[in-house]
Amino acid sequence: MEFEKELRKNGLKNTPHRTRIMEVLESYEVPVSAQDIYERLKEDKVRISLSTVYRTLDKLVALDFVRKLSFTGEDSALFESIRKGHRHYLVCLRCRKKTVIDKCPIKEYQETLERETDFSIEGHKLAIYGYCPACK
Amino acid sequence: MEFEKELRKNGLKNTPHRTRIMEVLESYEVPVSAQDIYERLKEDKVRISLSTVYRTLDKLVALDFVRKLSFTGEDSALFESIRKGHRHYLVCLRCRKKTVIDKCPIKEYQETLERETDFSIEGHKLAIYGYCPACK
DNA sequence: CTACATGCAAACCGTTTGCACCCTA
DNA sequence: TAGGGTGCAAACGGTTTGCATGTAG
Repeated sequence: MEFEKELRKNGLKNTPHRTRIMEVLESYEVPVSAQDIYERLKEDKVRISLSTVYRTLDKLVALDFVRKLSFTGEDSALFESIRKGHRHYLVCLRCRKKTVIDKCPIKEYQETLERETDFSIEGHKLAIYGYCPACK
Repeated sequence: MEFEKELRKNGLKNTPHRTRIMEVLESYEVPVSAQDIYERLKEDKVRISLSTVYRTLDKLVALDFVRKLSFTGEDSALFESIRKGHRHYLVCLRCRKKTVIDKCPIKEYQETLERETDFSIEGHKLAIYGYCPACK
């Protein structure tokens, strides 16, 4: 398994907690907070502490299994599995609901920018804000 | 003066502190933190507290004189004057230096999205990350 | 059996808030 | 002179960390 192998390669251990956290991340269609993951695991009767969730997320982000996001108006960081692919969100400023934007409007521009600026570009963060049909 | 008038219209007072904070924001070419503003004012021998800086920034953001930004890897929020115009930044992941991107690659897409989704779109946040010529 | 992983509680740190006093309009 | 503004210190809340113990390899 890719996940297990990647952990080993970095001197990390493949513990039940790590697998569970990855599973929770993949079970959600939208980004979730460390707290969300913690509560979800509690419901599933998993004995875990919030700090383990944070420590695990740090590692999953470093290994590039997970992406860390932050949104205006959201008080905590949110996380999602990289396996969801490259995505951006349209966020309702009132109800906070997030809608996936499948097309990335930056991709080409980013390549142009790399040619024009001498930077080596690694990526970008984009979120679009507005009011959803129900809230506007 | 536009600034003074806008404050009054919202039942706010035009104090020396508020003017100073606006001036500091306009004197920087890149976004700055509340702490940066506080320290800059201290250097200028202004007697002010950090909480006043935060409270003022909140109000300036609400009145749309100031934009609040957050960047990956930056531990605190950054602020810039709206008068700088609509901009995005190319951020070096190593030295943290920010380079202004004058062209907005989202504008047209945002209009398309508004037509396609039934959302009323208010704006967007974009930052591009990479390594600058000196750091890469 | 050794190094990494974890739980717990405390520390951290950017930001917010309560309150008494100050100052603008 | 009334109501917003400010300084100070304490509170807040998400996140991190120290330490003793547990467990994967």
